[in-house]
Amino acid sequence: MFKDIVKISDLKNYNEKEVTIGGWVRHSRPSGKLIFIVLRDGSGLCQCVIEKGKISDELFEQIKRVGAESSLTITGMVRKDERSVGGYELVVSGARMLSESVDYPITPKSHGIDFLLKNRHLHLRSQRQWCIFRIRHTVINAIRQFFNDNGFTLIDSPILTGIVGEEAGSLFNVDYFGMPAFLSQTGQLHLECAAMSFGRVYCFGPTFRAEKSKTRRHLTEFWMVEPEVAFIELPGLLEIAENFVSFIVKRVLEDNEAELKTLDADVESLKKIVPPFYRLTYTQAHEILTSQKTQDFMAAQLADFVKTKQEIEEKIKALETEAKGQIKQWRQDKIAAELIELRSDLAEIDTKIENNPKHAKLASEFKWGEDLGGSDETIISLMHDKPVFVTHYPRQAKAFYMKQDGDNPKVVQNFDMLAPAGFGEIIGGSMREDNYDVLLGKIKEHGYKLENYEWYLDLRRYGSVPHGGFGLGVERTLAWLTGEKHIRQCIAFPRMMDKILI
RNA sequence: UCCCCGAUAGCUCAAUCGGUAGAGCGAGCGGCUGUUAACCGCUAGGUCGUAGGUUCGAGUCCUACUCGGGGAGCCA
Repeated sequence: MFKDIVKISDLKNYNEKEVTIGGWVRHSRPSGKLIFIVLRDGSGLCQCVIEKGKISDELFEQIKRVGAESSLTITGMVRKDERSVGGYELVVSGARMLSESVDYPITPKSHGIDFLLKNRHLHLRSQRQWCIFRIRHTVINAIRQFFNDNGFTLIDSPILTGIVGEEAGSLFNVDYFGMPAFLSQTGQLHLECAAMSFGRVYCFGPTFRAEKSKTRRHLTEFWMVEPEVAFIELPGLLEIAENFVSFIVKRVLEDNEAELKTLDADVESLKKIVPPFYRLTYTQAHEILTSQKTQDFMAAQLADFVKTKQEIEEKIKALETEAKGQIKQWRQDKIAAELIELRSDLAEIDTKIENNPKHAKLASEFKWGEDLGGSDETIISLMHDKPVFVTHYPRQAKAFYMKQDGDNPKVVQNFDMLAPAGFGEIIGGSMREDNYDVLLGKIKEHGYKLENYEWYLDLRRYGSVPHGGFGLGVERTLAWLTGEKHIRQCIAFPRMMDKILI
């Protein structure tokens, strides 16, 4: 019955021909004897123009009052029209209602994050979400393509595991037939085994962290891709990482130009994402953060915020004065709507003004030896127009398996990659300790049970080689690319601290 | 675990010093042959998160609780 249905994205091949499309009503604008319906079918949007007289009066009346998200098939002549979204529209000659939708909860106006999350099953149909998930599809394909084309073998690491990668305490416990087990928070340790067999490997799947973090950068379940490479040193690893990220960005720019535009993403900035990226050592980052330059940077940022705030306040005042005067009702209504927007902007800028001095203080008081904080990463990231590698962190701030630096035993050979524009960390990685005695010492130093790590030490007993790898967070990468503020919008069904809806 | 903010119509938000509960969107009815989150007119829609307190009078002030948002720590 539906075998002749044409996809909206294919309409360009049917200009001046009659076709039938099937989809859901995004919105409709009845205008007397004319109805405009924008239909979405998953491949794109198409405006359908229905004139009274061209279809039965009964159907015309039914379609005239059709609710958002009603499903129907529409038949008509494809016509190129610049005025229409997507460039083509349908001059309707027939239609068939499949299912009428009444009182669809998500309206064309703005909604709060809580409401949208409760309606996640419906929110996925919205334009912004559709664009983000088209881009997610490209990103995931690009990830697989990059590794497959560069000599990597895919090894699926287990989701149920008995071993711990990072420090414990952020693991989901599972009752495994009465035995303790965890949901995997990294595939790294398993991949190290595989790297000694295949040389270059990667794993890609969901990962689980029971961190009690309520921020826009955290999920308890997220997707991470982790390459692991034998016979490599830190500079080589950084090169792979920057080529990898540049490749993803290039593919998204090629395949999702329209989606990026709809999302109002910063395409020009993305075009700058080509190797080489900036490289800073942790010690250099420390110097920058505690320097006068950073204080000046933060002060300039604050001045910007204050100026923006004044502009918003002046606008609000002007509108409020106007609203008190003798003016038409329609103008009153417009002003009310504008005021709501402006007050929301004002609240946002107030938060920024409040946080700025705190972040400046945190940066100035940053002590060598501490881990880089979220706000510190944001500052460094804002100061650069391309991603920044921060390498060689203090040993005490990092995990036991990271390789100690030969020149400076106080630091390890690790790196974080910070995305530009203030988004922060999207990659964390390191060289792994490949010296048996040093690794044994680290395990003891951390007080871990030796018997749990005998297998890991075996990798150093039998033909150890320098090796390393990193993990890239898919949702964080997407949030950066799309300009989406919250990574919860970058996974179909987000799992957050204390909240699983469906 | 800690800090800050919030909860008013289906949704997003107003309500000045404590004094009659408002707007837009959405819904319903009517109008309009080129609309782009259309526009114009009319209608319906409320236990102001919960419990207590202060007061002649509380959406507004105080206390506790519940739920939500953002951030710190930690991280992708």
